[in-house]
This record gives sequence, C-alpha cells and structure tokens, in this order.
Amino acid sequence: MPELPEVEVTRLGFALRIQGATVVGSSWGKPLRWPLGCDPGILVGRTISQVGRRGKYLLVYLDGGMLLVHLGMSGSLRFAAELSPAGPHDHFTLLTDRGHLRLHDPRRFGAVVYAQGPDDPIAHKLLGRLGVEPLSDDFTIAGFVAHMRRLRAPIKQALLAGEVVVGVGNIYACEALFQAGIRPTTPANAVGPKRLARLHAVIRQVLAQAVAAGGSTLRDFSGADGSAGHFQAQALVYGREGQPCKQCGKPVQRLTQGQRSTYFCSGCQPR
DNA sequence: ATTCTCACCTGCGGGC
DNA sequence: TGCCCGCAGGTGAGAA
Repeated sequence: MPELPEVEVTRLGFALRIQGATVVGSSWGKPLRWPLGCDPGILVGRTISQVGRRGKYLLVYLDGGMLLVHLGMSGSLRFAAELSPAGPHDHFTLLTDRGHLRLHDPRRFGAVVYAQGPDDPIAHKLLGRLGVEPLSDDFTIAGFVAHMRRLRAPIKQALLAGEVVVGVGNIYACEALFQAGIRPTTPANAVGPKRLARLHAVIRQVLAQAVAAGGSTLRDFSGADGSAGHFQAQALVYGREGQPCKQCGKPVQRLTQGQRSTYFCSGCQPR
C-alpha cells in the first residue's frame, strides 16, 4: 500500500507524540512477514527517542535498539491514547505510557523487526541496498543520471527497485514518468540526460505534493491519527485506464511490467 | 551480475 | 444473489 508519502505522513502523525514514551508491553496477532527477531519482553522499559524513516521503513528508535516497521501493501499504523480491543487484522500493538501504536495489516506483508542498531545484520539486510532519499540533498541530478545510465532495465522498474532512489512505488512511478514525458518501458540507459533531469525534478515534486496531500487513500490507508489522504484525486494516469488523459485527451493505457500495472499516455509519453 | 518469476495473504469489485 | 477471477500501494528469495 504505502509508498514514501504514505509512510512519511504516518511518521509525521505520531513521531512527536510518541517521543519520550516508555514501552510497557506489546501484543501480537497473526505472524507478519518476518518475526520480530527478539523476545518482545526486552522492549519493556525502554524509551522511544525518535521516529525516523528510511525509504518505506519507519525506524522507531528505542534506547539501545530500533524497530524497523514496514507497512507492506495493506498496512497502516495508528497511535492512540486509549486502548481499544484489537481487531482481526491488528497484528502488532506497542503499548506505551502515552498510548498504543498499532499496526493494522490485512494482508500481512508488513513487518516489525528489532535491530540493535544500523550495523545489526538484519538492519543491514533490509536497509543496506537502499538508494538515495529522494527528498534529501543527496538526491542529485548528476548522481541520478550516472546511475540510470548503467541500467538496461525499463525505467519504471529501475525506479521501483529502489536501488537508485527509494520510496517511489507503483503510483508515484507512474505519475512521475507521465509528468516527465517518459514511456515507462524505455530502458533506463536510453533515456536522455535532459529527460532524466526532468524526471529527477518531478519525482521530488510529486512526492512532496503527495505528502502535503496526506498521501493517497486507495482502499483504506489512513495516517497515524486515522485521517485519509487525498492525493489520489490528483493522479493524472494511475488507475485511469481508458479515461481521457488530462493533458491531451487520449485514453490512458495500462500494461503489465513485472506483474505490476503501469499506466501511461501514449500521446504524452512517446517512445 | 543482472533480470525474471514466484511467493507471501486477504479483501473487494466486476462479470457471468 | 452467489461464485470465480483478477486485481491491489511491496519486496526478498531463488531460478535462469
């Protein structure tokens, strides 16, 4: 479900409220994608210092360790003062003296994993190959162009792989490629530097715009306070197969790349 | 090394 | 109304 904007909106929704809270316990439902990797009891008594993000992972820093939280395809996190009974899809609840942080995830592709720190092997395995943060100063045109020049894969799949730049998932990849006027099937190394520079700018713009809009709520995504996002209303191609392109009027087309739907406009994104 | 395919799991909407 | 199929915001593992 969530791409960078949804994860960031989630983070912004509870980071400050949970900061300084002390863990008093945890409860678990069905198994998630990976096991926690430690005895849940060792979390008790620790204080949450801050909540960060790396790509689509939320990093909940506890003294002496961290929780890596991934929302998978259908996950959402909620932080609330009052403890309500866990529903059938609530698979993890972190109880603190300031409220509880709960992961709701019907498909259970999400995960909550404990790491002792950034050098813990599990952290390294999950975060080690991630590319640059798109909203940071490390995301430069020169670096982006140099990296893409080496890849033969279709540009859309190069974006989704997350090894060049993180956080761009299916929705925002489609939207960014549309706005940059690049056909998603074009090999990355066949996209000219001018178009790549445009793509670089548009990725930042689309992601920032989506964060500002509270993310996209397609089915049931909501931020940590339960509010829905509304970026999806601004989507120019994603989910609009057969509908007229908002720019040129030609019907938006859909194709499959790596078992994911790609939406594009043949008029605005020429070969 | 890179690239492709599968797998994980549940729910929902469309077509018959 | 009810069933079956395809589809859904991600990504690691294993095969080719």
